[in-house]
Formats: sequence, C-alpha cells, structure tokens
Amino acid sequence: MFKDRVLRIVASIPSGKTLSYKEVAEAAGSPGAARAVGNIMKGNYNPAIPCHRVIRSDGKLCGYNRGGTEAKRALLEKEKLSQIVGK
DNA sequence: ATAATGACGTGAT
DNA sequence: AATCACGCCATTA
Repeated sequence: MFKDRVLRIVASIPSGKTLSYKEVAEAAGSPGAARAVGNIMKGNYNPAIPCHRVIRSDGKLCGYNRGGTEAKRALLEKEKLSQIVGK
C-alpha cells in the first residue's frame, strides 16, 4: 500500500536530512501525492517514523501531532546541527 | 461505493 | 515577496 511505502521511505530519511512531501510521494511511486503523504502521517503515524523530517517543498513546516510545529522545528534544527557539527 | 478531508504544490494576482 | 485560488492523490468516515 502507498501508506506503507511512504512510511518506509520516511523511516529511511537520514538524520539532519529533510524531504518534502512531494519527494516522498515521488519516491513512493506517486508523484503529486504530496497531500496524500501528509494525510497518511496524520491519520496513521508510526512512532518509528520520524515524520518530523518531512517538510513542505517551500522548506517550511506544516503540522505535527506530537508537540506542534514548534517542537518539530526545534527537533529539525537540533538534528541538522548535530549532523553538521559532529556526528 | 461515494463524499469529504488534508501535515501539499504550483500558478496567478 | 506575500496572498488567494485551484488542482491532485490517497486515506478515512
């Protein structure tokens, strides 16, 4: 199912890396299903899926059911910094 | 099976 | 550059 594929791809996102919903959708095999991707996470998010690494194509964030967009942004910043600084 | 929703994207104004 | 509107796809009710 597309959902499973998307989750799998999101789980494959390395730390400090951020993919856009469009990219994920494309990688899942359905380019253009960016909305569907976001919808999938929203309705069926898996604790093992770092969905916070998935952002919009604009580079902005959108939502997060786990603390809000703010927490998501902080998390991304942290991961990015860790990736750059030192691993 | 159909209708409505949404964590999007792109184009136009 | 920012905002509005429209279109798209899969999921869920």
